[in-house]
Amino acid sequence: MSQRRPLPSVVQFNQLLTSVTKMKHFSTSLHLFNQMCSLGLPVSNYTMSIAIKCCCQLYRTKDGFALLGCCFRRAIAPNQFIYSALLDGLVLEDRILEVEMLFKKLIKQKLCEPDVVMYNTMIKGLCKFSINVTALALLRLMEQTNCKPSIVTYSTIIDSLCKDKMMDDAFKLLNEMVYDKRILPDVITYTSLICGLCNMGRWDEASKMLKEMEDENISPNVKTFTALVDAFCKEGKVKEAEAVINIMIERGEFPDIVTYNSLIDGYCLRGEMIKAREIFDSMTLRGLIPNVVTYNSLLNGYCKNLNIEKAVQLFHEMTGKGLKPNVVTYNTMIQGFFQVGRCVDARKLFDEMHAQGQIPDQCTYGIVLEGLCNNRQVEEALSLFHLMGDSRLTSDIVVYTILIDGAGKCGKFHIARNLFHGLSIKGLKPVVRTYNVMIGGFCREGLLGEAKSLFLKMEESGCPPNNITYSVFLQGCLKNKHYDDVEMLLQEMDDRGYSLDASTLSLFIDHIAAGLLDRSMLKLLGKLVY
DNA sequence: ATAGGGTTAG
Repeated sequence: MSQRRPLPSVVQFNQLLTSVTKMKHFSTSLHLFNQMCSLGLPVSNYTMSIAIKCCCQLYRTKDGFALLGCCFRRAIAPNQFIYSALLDGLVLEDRILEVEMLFKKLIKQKLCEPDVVMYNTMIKGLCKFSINVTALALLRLMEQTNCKPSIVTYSTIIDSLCKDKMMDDAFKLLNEMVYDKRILPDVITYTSLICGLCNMGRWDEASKMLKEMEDENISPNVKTFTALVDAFCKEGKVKEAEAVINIMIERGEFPDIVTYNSLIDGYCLRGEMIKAREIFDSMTLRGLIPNVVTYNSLLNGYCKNLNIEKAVQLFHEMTGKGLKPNVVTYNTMIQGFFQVGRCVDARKLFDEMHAQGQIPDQCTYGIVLEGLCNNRQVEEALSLFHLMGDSRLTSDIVVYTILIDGAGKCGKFHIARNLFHGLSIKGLKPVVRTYNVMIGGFCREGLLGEAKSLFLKMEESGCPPNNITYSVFLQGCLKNKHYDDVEMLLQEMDDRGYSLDASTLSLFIDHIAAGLLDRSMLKLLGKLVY
């Protein structure tokens, strides 16, 4: 094209870029764009928006902004297409603050009148961070302008509400969409709702939705079916999941890699590793190549079932096939090694992940710290924690809680205590698990008074005790023969609708059998066991 | 004549 004379029009070049981009060959498309620029071929705002989109989709939003600079130099006025692509890139990279800043700037400086797609992109970004309130506020803002919300706008927010288990709000918005705006739900809207209902175990309503959608002549697609498969698998109902897969095949929709990954995960969860491996092998026969998620599921299955040798073998199989382990892969394997006490191997893999350019995340550090503590290497854990310095990783309450727990369990309760008291200086608020760990620690040390005052503090700190808190505290009371509060605690549990776990119950039985507790306690205990 | 947005997985 570049050598033809006369030169093809800019439109024809754009058409080329469009088709390459639609095939998601973003880097090829960018390469072509760069050639066009260096050959001095014509470039329009269409060309620029495609090039910027490609940068952004490649997680190179920075380059996208550099191209925005090119627009100004070439006197190409950036429009909604260009700014939406940039906003989308920022969303993709989780740069939510910059998303909001750019959007506000566009409006304030009147650089670009937002259109429906730009609003939808903003709403998607907010929803990605569960900022549903602001997403809804943008929807209301749209209504006040002449930019009508579309099915995409509603579906994005409905999906987010479903993911956050706010089904009532999701249905409220659905009703508003249908009855006020006369927009009918499509397969995507239904899929989100069905997914939300399934994840909450509201199977009856989910199947009602499924029926309703069929009545409206909207056929469920692969994603709809996969949502069902996934929900069944997460509840361990693999037979039901397989039934769904059979139905979908009968209907001419074929399970994809995501569907199979869910099923494999389901079998792994049940510890049925042979079956999981069978599904894995059968995927290949169907022409589906297992990806890193597939391998991670199986690796997790082998590790959780303490078959580390199989996991190691599979890990090598995976790399041998040219698949690059990611952070989740390493996290899974490291945890697997720690669980069987192979700390040296865990450490080796932790170093290897750095070498392979996989940046450890909060999960990694949590796993490593927990692994070290559980293997009685609390000193190691502490020095690693200090080595981590002041980063996002050390300002994570989950990581802190693990370390507090580990220190306490390794007989370093004074350290646990110091860490706990240092939380507020770090600006961190304890979560229920943190309190549970500390109460457990106080009880272990025989400091029942302190355990009790912390227990009482939970409610006023806006962090009410859960059933685990009660179990931990009750076990502490029993083991320390501190019976004064026991009856009151059991009564409170009953009031809150909590139940007693097996180990706490058996401890009670022991104490009653030994004559340490009165048999009259049995009646109350009976109410707490289902 | 040409460009952008929403549903599923570890």
